[in-house]
Order: sequence, then C-alpha cells, then structure tokens
Amino acid sequence: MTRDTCPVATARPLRRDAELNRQKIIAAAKVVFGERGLEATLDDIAHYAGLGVGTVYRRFPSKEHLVEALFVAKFEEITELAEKALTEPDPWDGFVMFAWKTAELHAEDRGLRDVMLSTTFGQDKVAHAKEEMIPVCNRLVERAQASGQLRADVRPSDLALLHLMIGSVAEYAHDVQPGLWRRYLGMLLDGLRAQPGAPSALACGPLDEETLDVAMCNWHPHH
Amino acid sequence: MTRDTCPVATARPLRRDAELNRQKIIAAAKVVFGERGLEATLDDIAHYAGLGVGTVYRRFPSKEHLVEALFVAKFEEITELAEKALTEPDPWDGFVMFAWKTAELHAEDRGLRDVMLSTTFGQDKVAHAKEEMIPVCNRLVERAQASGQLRADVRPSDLALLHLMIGSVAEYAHDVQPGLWRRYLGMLLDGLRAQPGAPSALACGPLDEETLDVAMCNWHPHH
DNA sequence: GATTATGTGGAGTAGGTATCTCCTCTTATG
DNA sequence: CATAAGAGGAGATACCTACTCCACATAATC
Repeated sequence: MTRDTCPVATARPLRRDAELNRQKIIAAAKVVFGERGLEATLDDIAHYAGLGVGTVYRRFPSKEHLVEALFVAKFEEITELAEKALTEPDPWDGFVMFAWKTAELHAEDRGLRDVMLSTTFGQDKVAHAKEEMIPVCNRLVERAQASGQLRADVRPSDLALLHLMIGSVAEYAHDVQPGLWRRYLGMLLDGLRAQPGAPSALACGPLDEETLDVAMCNWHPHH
Repeated sequence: MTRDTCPVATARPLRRDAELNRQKIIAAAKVVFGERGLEATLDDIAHYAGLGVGTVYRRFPSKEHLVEALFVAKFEEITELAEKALTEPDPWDGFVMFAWKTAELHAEDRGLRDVMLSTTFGQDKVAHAKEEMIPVCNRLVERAQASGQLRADVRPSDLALLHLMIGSVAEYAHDVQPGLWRRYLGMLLDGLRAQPGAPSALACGPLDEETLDVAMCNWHPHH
C-alpha cells in the first residue's frame, strides 16, 4: 500500500522537476486546505497545483503525510506567538494580543481549525506540536489572572472553545464579510475582563439583514 | 401542531395504522434530526421508528416535507417566546431570558440550528415562519437598548451569530459536557451589557484537559 | 545523444453513501 | 370475505472519495 518515497530516510535527492512539484503541492495544499478545510481531497489539491493526482499520491502517500508537513510548522508558529505574548509588559495586553493573532490565523485558514480542534487529522508529530503549545498558553492565562485583569474562572481550555466559536463565525461569513469574526471576538473579550469598563469599540460592523440572508444561502452545514 | 401539515390536502383520512405510523415518523424525526442534525437520512428515521423506508417516503415525499412539518411549529414557538420576553418588565431581563431559552432550544436540537441558519432546508413555509420571527426579535433588541442596558451597537443579526457560536459549542461538547454552552453564553451576555458590572457567575464549569481531549476525538468536522 | 532511472497524468477501480422506486406481501375496513 | 390501502426493504440510480496503474515523458548519467 504505502510505497516508497516516505519523506524519511531519503538517501537519494529528488529529481529537480519532482522537487519543484513537491513545492507546488505544498503551496496548493496551503491554499486549498485554507479555503475549504481538511475535507478537500488530494485530487482537489492536485488540480489546483496543475498536476496529476498520481503525482501528489507518489509524493505524499496519504493526506496525513501532507497535513503533517503543513501543520507542524503552523503550531510551532503559534507557540512562538504565545511566547512573544508572555513578554508583553501588560499581562492583559499579552493575552488579548495572543487571542487576536490566533483568531486571525483560524479565520484565515479553515484547515487549521480542523487540525486544532480535532484529533482525526495528523498523527504523532501534530499531536506533539499541539502539546508543546499547552504550557505556554497556561502561563499566558495564569499571568493575566494574577494581574487581576482576566476573570478568575477562566481556564486554558476556554481558549480552545473561543477559537471554535470564532472559527464558526469566520466560516459562516467568509464569503460576505470576512472580518465579521472580529466583532464577536471583541464582545467575548469584553466578557472575559475581571473588572470590565465601558464596552470596547467593535472592530467590525454587523451583518445587515440582506447580507445575513446571503450567508444563510451559502451555508450548507456538514459536507 | 404538526397535524395539518400533510403534503396532500386530505380528501380521505388515513387508515388507522397509517396515521399511527405517521406519528411515529414525526416522533422519530424529532429525535434523529435533533441528535444528528439535518444530515440524517429518511432511511435513518425510518429505521429509528421501526418502519420501512417506503413507508416514510409515501407519507413524506421528500425530506423537505418532513422538515416543514417539524420546524414551522418550532419557529412559531420561538416567536411566542420572543413575545413573552417582550412582556417582561425589565427589558434586559426579557432579552436575556430570550437568549437563554432559544440557546437552549439550539443546544437540544441540532436540526434547529441547521434550519435556522441555512436556507438549504425547508422552503416557503419555513422561510415564512422565519420571517415572522424577525420583527419581534427586533423589538426585543431595541427595547433593551432604549433602556440603556444592551450596548447600542448590537443589531438583531447578532442574535443569529450568537446562536451559531453557542450551537457550535453545544455540538462540540455534546457527548462530554452537554451544558457547556451555558458557560459561553454567560460570557457573551456579559460582553453585551452597555454598563457592565462585575462578571456574572458562569452557569457551567470549564472543560478540563482530558475532557477536551475526548471532545476533540469525537469531533469530525464536516460529514 | 543514447540509455535508463525516475517522474507524470489522469482514466479507471473499488467501495462508500444518499435518495427514492418498485413490487410483493400484509392488514384494516366495510 | 373482498379489496383497497399500506408496509417493507432490496435495489436502481447517481453521486462521491481514496487510491492505483501504466503508457508516456523527462532529467540525469555516461
């Protein structure tokens, strides 16, 4: 079943054209997974890359291999983001900055949401990269709570659910108002403050009635 | 509530066993659509009802007919809920009460979410029932804003997106902590106050790390 | 520039799923 | 008892997706 060409233990380098095609596949996968999520097929990606299906399957024996190649790097990027947020002088600012940046990544990349919130995609390496993120996020939450700015009953797992909610808005409104998620992240963050002041200005206007209608027409839950 | 929605105008009444089976189908559809959403097939419903597929298809020529029979009544129920919320003495209490009750309906019934937020299920009658809801919801929002309790930049469409977010949490955590959505609705409502006080107590504890892991394993985005 | 290892394209296969029909058998009703 | 109405469920049809196979093309090597 699984033939040769596992990215591991390649003694011999790829032929020049093959290496070029490999890059094309990865670039195409970023776009296609990003737009349509992990439900996209390797056939779709091959077509988008202007290559034959067989080419993709020889380079990446299964979707899993491709997912791994793409998302381990992404998770490392997020961990770095959290570390950077920890160096922010104000703990609340650091927390909020991290929330906005990661939400943006989720909104831009539907595939990230699938991989982040499910265990059905990616195996060992992805799982490991995910675990690396956890302690850093924990510290980010604890620090913002210790400073009395983040409400005390928040837990790190709330970040995951926050991304779930924001991701669902981003997906829903993607075609009609791609930034709509900012509106609701703003509201949610207001709801996370330990000592709320006046509501903060929302970063995006609402959907008007017709636009909501269009979004409803475009939305086909599941598949 | 669902009696008069037979596809063909009733010239002759159904045979006794046929009428009984019709009820069984509707009861089964409520359960199955409620648990698995509108992606469930009429075959699934037939099996759950202990009937043959043909029986279901004779009574409801298509999924649409069945959906209509179920959800027009549900929407009318929601409209009544909104009207009742309008009679609440305190406008904010009325708004919040409506949000909790409707969120509960969404959390209990995955099918409702599909029909409410998409136009791909149900046709004229469902669309009409949906439109009936709009002006009442508008008044509910306006009233809470006029009293200075709901932030002024909220729009009625925000209710739809709120239900999208809450529904996605309810679905995600359904098997591990069915009430989790209450936690996030609480946070969101805190974020909707024009003059927030101290954060309100959350109606549900967070997901702990292992439970989140289980939820991640159970979640298969799309299909 | 001939030879060969390597890579490519995409039709095709296998296997799954969903909707809905058809026809035989069963049952309520007058 | 007669018979019209209903029940059941295999299976026709029409998808979809993952993955393979091999005749043909191309890079690398000599």
